[in-house]
Amino acid sequence: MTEPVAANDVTETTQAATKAAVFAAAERLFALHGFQNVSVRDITAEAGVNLASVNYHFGSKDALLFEIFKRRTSELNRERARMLHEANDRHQGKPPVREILAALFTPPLKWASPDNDRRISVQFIIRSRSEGTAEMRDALVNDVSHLARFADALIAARPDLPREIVYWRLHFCLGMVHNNRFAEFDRLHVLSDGATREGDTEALLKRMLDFAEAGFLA
Amino acid sequence: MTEPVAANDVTETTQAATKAAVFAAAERLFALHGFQNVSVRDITAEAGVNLASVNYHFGSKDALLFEIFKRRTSELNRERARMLHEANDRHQGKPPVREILAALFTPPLKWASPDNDRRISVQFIIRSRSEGTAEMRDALVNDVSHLARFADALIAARPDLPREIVYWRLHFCLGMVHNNRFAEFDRLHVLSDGATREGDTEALLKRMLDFAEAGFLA
DNA sequence: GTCTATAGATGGATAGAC
DNA sequence: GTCTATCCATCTATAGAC
Repeated sequence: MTEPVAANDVTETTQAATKAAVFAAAERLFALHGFQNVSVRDITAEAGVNLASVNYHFGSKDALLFEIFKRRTSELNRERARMLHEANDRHQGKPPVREILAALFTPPLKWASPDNDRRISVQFIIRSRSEGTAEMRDALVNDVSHLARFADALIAARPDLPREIVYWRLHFCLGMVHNNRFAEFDRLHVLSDGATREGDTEALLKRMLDFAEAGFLA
Repeated sequence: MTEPVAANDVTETTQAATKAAVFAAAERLFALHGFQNVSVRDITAEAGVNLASVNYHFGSKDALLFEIFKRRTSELNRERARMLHEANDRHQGKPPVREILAALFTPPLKWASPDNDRRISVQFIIRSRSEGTAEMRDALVNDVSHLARFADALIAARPDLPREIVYWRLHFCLGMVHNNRFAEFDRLHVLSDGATREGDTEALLKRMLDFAEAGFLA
């Protein structure tokens, strides 16, 4: 507060840059190698900053993990909600199943494109479902408000189906999305002897929608 | 070899019991808390055996992990192969899609029933897909022979579809199975406000088959 | 074979100098 | 604020007594 403005700006910029470098390095290493397999030393080495930076800027390793988790999931939820909202606008508040599912599938698929710099964020989010801390698991299990909007839209699109059937099918669709991990793509590539190419995001989205839409209309 | 037979029997029985206790405790703790979150100390304490037992009977913590992984995946693959074989017999070597998928879904679902003592094994297997060691991941990615039989059967059942479409749809079905984790069931339970009950294995199997069969016939 | 004691390595976190 | 040095907890693995 007593420092000159210019000095403050420089300091804050340096701070922000260090914090951002730690954030990016941690997300990348966590996504690639798993939460427990990455140490604070690995992160600070990758980021080219001091060992104490993690504790200074984030408080602890777990707090850093949770901050990445919060930011990425909230960005993903916001983009999905935006697409659902647009689908609502296009169809007088009652979009068909395929457009609801497109709002669910498209954001993580676009992010996971080989040329997208959010590719690593998707892997981080997927990994957090199985390897997250108790705090993260609690947030995942209990914060379902964004999913509730999708469930409500699907129920409105298929009022003839019992509600619990719709919930189960939404669960199946989420399973399709969560299975899009590097290792699973690799396995599919081996199994199909190279016939499946993960890189074509548009084609994969269409295939997922064809499959899930048909499953919903059963 | 120089010991009396009776003494040998007793020794071997004790040994086998200790080894089995370690195996069971490790599988249970790994499945519930994750591989990296369980120490050798946790395992031996849970099993009520000595700390050195893990290294004596299995060589190392990772070797123990891999032995559990090998046994459970091979048991699962065998049961799936048996069901696929029976479906082949019932349909002159060309079973319909639904029966192929039933052979894929039924074993893990039956195991995961609340009253089945293999319930924990399914969670272990699912967890090994994301948290496994490099050795386990390598085995998962490269050992696809059992899956190839399912892929071939599906291709034969839908010769009109391009092969890569069938591979992708098989990938989607596997995603449905791998999403059957405790935390995901809990989340679905919260989302549906109690309308979904995980316990009814037969009903869940039917729901999965309805969804996936429709997706395959799209 | 079983068990105790401990080696040897690594991790998260922090005090204190600058 | 940054960085070094270090504390202290925890882990796997093993040597050696019994």
